[in-house]
Amino acid sequence: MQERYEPAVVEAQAQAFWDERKAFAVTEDPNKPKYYCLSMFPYPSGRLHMGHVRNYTIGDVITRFMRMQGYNVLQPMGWDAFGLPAENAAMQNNVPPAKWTYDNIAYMKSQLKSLGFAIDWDREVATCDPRYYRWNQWLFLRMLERGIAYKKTGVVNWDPVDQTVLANEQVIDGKGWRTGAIVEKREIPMYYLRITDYAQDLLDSLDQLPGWPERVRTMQANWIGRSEGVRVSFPYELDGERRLLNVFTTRADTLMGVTFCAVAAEHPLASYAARSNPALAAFIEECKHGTAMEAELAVMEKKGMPTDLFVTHPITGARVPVWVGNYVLMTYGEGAVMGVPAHDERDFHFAKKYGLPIIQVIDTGSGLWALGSSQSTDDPPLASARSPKPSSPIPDEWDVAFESHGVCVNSGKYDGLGYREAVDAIAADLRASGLGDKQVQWRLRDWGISRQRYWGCPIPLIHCPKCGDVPVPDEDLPVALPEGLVPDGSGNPLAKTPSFLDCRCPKCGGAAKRETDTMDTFVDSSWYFLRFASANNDQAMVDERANYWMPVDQYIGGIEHAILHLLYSRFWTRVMRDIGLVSVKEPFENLLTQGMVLNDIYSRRSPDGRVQYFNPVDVEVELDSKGSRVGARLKRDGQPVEWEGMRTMSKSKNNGVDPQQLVSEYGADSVRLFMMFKSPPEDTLEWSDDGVEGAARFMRRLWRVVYEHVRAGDGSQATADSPKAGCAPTEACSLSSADLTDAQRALRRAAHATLAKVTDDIGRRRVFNTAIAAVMELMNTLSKFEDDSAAGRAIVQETLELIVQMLSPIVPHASQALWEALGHAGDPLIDRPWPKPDPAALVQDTIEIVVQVNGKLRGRVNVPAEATDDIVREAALQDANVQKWTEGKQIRKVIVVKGKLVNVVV
RNA sequence: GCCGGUGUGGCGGAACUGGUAGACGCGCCGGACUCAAAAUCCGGUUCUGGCAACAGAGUGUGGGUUCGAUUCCCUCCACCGGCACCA
Repeated sequence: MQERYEPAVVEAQAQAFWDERKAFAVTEDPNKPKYYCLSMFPYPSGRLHMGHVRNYTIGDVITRFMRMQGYNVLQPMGWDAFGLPAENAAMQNNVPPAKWTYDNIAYMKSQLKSLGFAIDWDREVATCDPRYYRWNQWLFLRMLERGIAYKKTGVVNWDPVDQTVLANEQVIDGKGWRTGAIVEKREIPMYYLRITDYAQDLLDSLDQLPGWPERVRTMQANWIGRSEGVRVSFPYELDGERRLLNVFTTRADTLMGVTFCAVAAEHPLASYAARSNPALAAFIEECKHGTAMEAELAVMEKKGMPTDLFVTHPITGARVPVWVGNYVLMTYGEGAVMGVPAHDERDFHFAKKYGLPIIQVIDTGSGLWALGSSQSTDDPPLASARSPKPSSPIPDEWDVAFESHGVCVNSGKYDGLGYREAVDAIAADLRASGLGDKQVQWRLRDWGISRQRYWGCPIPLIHCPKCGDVPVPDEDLPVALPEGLVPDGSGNPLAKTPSFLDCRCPKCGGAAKRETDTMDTFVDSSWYFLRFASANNDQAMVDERANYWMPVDQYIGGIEHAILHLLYSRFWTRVMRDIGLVSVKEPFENLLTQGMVLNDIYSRRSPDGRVQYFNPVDVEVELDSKGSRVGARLKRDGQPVEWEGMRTMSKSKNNGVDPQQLVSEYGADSVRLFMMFKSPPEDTLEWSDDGVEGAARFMRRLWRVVYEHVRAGDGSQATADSPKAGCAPTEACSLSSADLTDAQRALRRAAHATLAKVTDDIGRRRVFNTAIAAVMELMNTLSKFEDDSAAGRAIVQETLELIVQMLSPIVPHASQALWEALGHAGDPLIDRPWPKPDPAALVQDTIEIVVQVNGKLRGRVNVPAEATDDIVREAALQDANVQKWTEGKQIRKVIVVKGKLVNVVV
């Protein structure tokens, strides 16, 4: 054994050792319980960042732990390889996206290997590989056949200078990122997937995912956004024909308070009214400009304009004016709302601004301004009566709408009804007259998958002038993406490539054009976990092996994918199940969302207002005598820099840390140990160079302790007639407790208690920081143990073997080396079963009991482990310090908590 | 605005089921080794008072339940995340 710990050598050896054995290649074995551990696959951006390292280390720890638990564990890896960054890089460097992508994959793969992850590389997939994306195309055609995929026009961001569609992130302040031109909304035909057909099931099934974080389930539920209400139809006449204006409302109880209706700018009624009204047409144009992003709409001022159209109130028959309002969304509900200014804040502002009448139809409770507490309702109050100023109940003097539920007033036959009864009664009346009914409304919209981009999976359709849109026949799949093109930023290069574009119609054989749109990259990532389980099958998208491995037992990835990726995957898996391709509907049994990796941000503001950021490695932090941060200076010039707190590592803030440099400086094991030790996996991780240094220090210390133990004699000899690590309870342990000294027994107990804790922390709680802390504590205990007797050395041997085994999922390379040094040459530690604590070692003869007087700690007593409550009570009361506090006082009560404490109440 | 989460030493964090608050690590202070430094090792490190034994205070704020609360309940405050003219 080497005296010095040299991670580079140790890690190369361990990796070669595993490679030789193809240690991580797995096959479907019906005799073993399976475990599918999956980390979200990376986008091949160039190099790994710390978030990747953290993500994949967590997955690797679980993978290796479960393997030692006896599971047949699959941990695959692949590449989410299509996407916009490749096109941008291509433009910058004049290299085709394919080359850039494949080069990045090669480099990042070497990085993953250097970190020692237990990955089955035989199953590697890249989504830009035609052998992968042909199945996107194949399943898309199946969806088309079933009506799950369909075509309709959709709104996109259009750059009028480059004549190209922009992604949302390419629109900055409403302008194109390259041209600076004002971006327009434009309607073009696109393909959609009917995810809304699955909305109810996607929502309901969230309850059946107890292994998902509450947070993610809530986010998904909000995103799906189910809302129950009533569809109300307002009849009107147009060109002598009776028509209906439909609106959706959750407050049908306020229907009698309607004083106007408002429609979205894109609503057909708005377009109709604009034909004879140039001012209105101009207003509608104005509303259509700006981005398609909702976040920016949210801050716009409420504006509107009247049409000269009127509709009829479905119950009172009153004439109701129709307005166009910029606050009405065409994409939600019916694209139109009924305006009840008295009881809706937006309607209220709108009515105030344009002088529309306000009619109160809900009692505010006391007749005065109802604040949170005073409504009489059959439902919890909704909100927003915030004005503290009680004033007259006359709506004219309101300064905010009364939105809480309450009793109907001023509503004819509905007077006196509460929220629920009023909604029921009004819905029933509407149903009877054919002017409405109860309806469930979803926030979730169908998934538009068309992207007007080059570097993606081609949508397999052919546009024939005679036959229309014709699906590409299965036997012609894949529709291969030409890989040599370099986009120039103006439109999709596929549209300028005749060899791709021009084709024959599969139906009539005439000249036709291929669809040039490609699929959203979320399509690629919606089923890759199934492909890993059926890798290399040229004949089918998935096969029976998918049913062996699925569902994924543990999925690990960033919280940023809490909504879209996870929702799309759940949807896609359901579609595949409905088509009969797989048997599961929920793809991910347990989900772990790892926290972000943060680092300090240092900056300087120059007089002209420009901000310069400095990497933390170039900054010297100044501390006071207690170690508190008091300032920071740039090492180069000794001048102060500003500390801006900690944020996720990014290029723009210049606070990134390169994992590769750390691996070459400290070794993969130290980096892995630090990342697992610093914070629990779900929390953010604050980077610290000192912390990595500390992890490396621990590794060197562990190495040295094993080295010194081994050097003092053949370690395995010492165990010849002593307990083996984790000897089964039935197995006779040759060193019976009775023969050991107190110190020897204490160390054995500490070792086995630590094993029990570490097993629970990794296996059940999935917290690695406390597992590592427990092992460090055991190391501290071990350092204080000095005993050269045969029994002493045997126990040290046992303890070291346990430590090495417990750490092996986290620091696998060094663990393998140390395992060999401890007398197991050539024995792969990864194939060792996880040790079990020896119950005999855990037995204690005496235990320490804490004694409190009135809940305050006043002493400790040692009692036999099997002592009765009475004996413990007496021992506690005899304690000198306890007597001091109870002397002259009357003891009212003594509480004894078995094995833990005694509380004396005086 | 709605939904969810989090507040513990100088810092990251621990205390899992109501039972010794601050494990473990970083940093800092002191010591050993060294000509010296690095590395390593030993000791200390919540605050206040005390040489010490020890005592008092202490887990964002204010209250409550309990023999006992970081943990449960209520109030308020701060921060983080998600959603949002969603009708």
